[in-house]
Amino acid sequence: MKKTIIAFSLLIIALLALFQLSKYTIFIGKTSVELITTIVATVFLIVGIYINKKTLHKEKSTTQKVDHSKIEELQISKREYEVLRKISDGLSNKEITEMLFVSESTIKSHVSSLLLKLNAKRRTQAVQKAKEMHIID
Amino acid sequence: MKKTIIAFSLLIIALLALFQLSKYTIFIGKTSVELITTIVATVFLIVGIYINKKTLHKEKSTTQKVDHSKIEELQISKREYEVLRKISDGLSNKEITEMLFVSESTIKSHVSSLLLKLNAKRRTQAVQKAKEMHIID
DNA sequence: ATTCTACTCATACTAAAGTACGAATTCTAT
DNA sequence: ATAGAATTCGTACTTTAGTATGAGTAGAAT
Repeated sequence: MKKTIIAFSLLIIALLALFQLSKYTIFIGKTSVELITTIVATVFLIVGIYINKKTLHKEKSTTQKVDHSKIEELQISKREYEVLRKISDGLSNKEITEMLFVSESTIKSHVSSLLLKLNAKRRTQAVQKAKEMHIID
Repeated sequence: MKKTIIAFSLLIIALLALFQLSKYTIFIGKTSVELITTIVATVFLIVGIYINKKTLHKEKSTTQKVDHSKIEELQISKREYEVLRKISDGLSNKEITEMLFVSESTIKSHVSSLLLKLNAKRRTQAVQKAKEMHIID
């Protein structure tokens, strides 16, 4: 919001500056009008691109972040969350076992409680729901 | 790609048109220079915003849009792709069965060939890889 | 016409995933 | 210190998932 205001302010200043410039150069020669037009065009083209880039970038970043409050709300523990992320990476229980140095029954416990907390029937559904809730990306 | 070329072409045409306009109005009066500058500025500002919106939307959407060429490259058929999307929604084979009105063995066939084509060991990994390749969103 | 591909289905099997107990240990906060 | 939550593990069991193999059918392409 603030940046767009600054951008527009700079825009108005640039406009006024160009008016002054055009008034000055008009006495020198008629050919310089083309030059002014080119400058004005390129400057405002760049300004236009800049404004749009700033505003769109904000939208982009907010839609990808993890919602930590939702994780707390569902009472998903640290370990469970680790497991959830591994599942989302497409790993099997055995593979997760090797990465977290615990037995398979432990992973199964975590998975089962995750399915309960996420209200899912399968690990694939758990991943889908977790992504929908922005718990994982 | 095509749209940006068209946009730049229109931009050049607009530039030339404004040059002609400036040459004509210069004989009428000196005050019209300000008007021309304003027109040029606003037009190119809008053009700048437009170009950026299109290019950014493409970046944004390419990260979300499906890469059909990749699907062809991997030789994933229509039916297989349907199954892949259902898997990504977290559905079980039985649930997919009910949605596509085929037997479970058919779904299993599709899943198996999908795992081969996506070089995955599990359905969860297939989903992860498919998302990475932008085959699904 | 027939070759090729996609889609379909079945059976039998192995492997993974998930459930349902119960229980020990560690960590944390009061 | 101790209650409570988190983490860990085990066993026995049921349910899905996935593999292997073979085969029938319909549609598109040559």
